[in-house]
Amino acid sequence: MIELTQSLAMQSAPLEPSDGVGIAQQLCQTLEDDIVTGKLPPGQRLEEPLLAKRFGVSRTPVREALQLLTASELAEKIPNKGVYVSLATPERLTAMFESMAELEGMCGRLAAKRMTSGERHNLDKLHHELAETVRLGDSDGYETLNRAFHNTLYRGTHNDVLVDVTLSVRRRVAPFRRVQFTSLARLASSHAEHQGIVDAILRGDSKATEELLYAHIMEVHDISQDYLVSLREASPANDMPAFK
Amino acid sequence: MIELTQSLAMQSAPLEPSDGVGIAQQLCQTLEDDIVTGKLPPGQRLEEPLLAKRFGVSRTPVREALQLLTASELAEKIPNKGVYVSLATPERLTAMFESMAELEGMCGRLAAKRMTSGERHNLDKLHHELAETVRLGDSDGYETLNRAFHNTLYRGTHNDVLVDVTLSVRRRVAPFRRVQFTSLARLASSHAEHQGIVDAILRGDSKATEELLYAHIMEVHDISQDYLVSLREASPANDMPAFK
DNA sequence: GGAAATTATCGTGTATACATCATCTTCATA
DNA sequence: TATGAAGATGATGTATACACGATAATTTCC
Repeated sequence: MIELTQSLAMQSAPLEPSDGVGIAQQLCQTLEDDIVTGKLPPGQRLEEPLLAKRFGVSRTPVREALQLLTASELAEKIPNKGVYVSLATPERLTAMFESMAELEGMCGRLAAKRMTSGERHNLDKLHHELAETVRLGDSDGYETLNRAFHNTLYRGTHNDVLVDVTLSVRRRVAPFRRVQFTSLARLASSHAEHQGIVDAILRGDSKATEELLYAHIMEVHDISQDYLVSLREASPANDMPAFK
Repeated sequence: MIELTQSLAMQSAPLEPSDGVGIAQQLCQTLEDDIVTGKLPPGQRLEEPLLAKRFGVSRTPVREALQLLTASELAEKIPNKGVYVSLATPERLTAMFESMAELEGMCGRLAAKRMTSGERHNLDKLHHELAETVRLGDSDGYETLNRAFHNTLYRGTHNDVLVDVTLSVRRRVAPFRRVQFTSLARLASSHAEHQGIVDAILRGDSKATEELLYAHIMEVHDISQDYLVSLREASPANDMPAFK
């Protein structure tokens, strides 16, 4: 609880609008990272004055950043009550995972048909690099490469809208999905599942790719569900009035 | 061009924050309606001072509304250059329709398995009400009921996240999809396609439902593509600097 | 007369000030 | 002591003011 308050109140490096992008976008990115990595846990309240002071800016860009977070469903806004990091119900988490599995399967099916030989080679290369992180037990490295692996799959559909939609759902589940990478055993089994997926794509088997990807996502459902329950038991949200 | 300028500059009924919802949300809803109905055509610039004056509010809620529109991809923001109603490229429109078809098919497949008998009955009832609007040539009524028809399908998945995702894509294609309803012949053929879909759902045939819905959406692709081309030929966007 | 540069104008990005609403504290009363 | 109402406190919602950047018009120079 203490470090949470600090993570909100602590002064950070002052953001400058001198970059090619506005302050709000930088703020949004920072907050999103903090949410995904768990520094800002689900249920955490995000107060404008605190954030403004922390980043040394006015409330205006802070409000804009919070609205961006709310639009991507990473945060939830309650009128006249403030913004909170989204805390899913178990039912909603299940719905998110099913959606994610369906979308990944869909992307895989299309990608298996449409990827260029260069793209397929790239995917295979990432798969081998992932093997190395598993051998080293480098969960951070695995997470990064795993994201690249799946992104390559999405882009293999050659459909930007589908990529956008899939990524938007992926971002929403990210805070709960992330815990799987803390288990080295899960890293290994995840990579084993990737093997089948890569094989299916390389031989252009769209049906197998779809089914394997669906199962691959659903594998993570149970472990994330447990994590969510533990989160909800001891969460700032418990002190909240009428927060879901 | 004149009426476009008017639609932006004309004074409207002053919005009040007295409602249960904020001004920004009302503004966003109004602008969204104007975009979907074509009053604000793709490519149209949305200037904050003009909108603020038109609705008798300050720039703050206007900015918030524009950001909401941007988040739902109905508008596009170019830093230091303003916000414009989204004008898709033909390639992007194709991508949107493929995504929409995939999502509708997915929803239909799940709904065919999961809908309660009450929900199935509701869908059938809407289908019969749609028949009446076709008989009367009531394209506005058809559009309204058609939306309800598809919404019922989405909700039949019993997955709120999937419903959200599908609706978000649906909103994005709405401005281009709408033209089909101006043709009475299309109304009739659309309704005929619905017949097959309803039949498939009533007998719980998930595979047939998926395929029919995919085809149902793709039917509209060509006619919307033509509309988009005509839009891009004579559009305010042509006067724009570096607008896609 | 045409092209480049300078200035003028206007919109966006940010900051600050004011209004409104929710919550917590406090004190009076049953 | 418990309860409830009134005030205090602080956050959100909105409006206004200023700074920066982009575009357009005008002027100046070739």
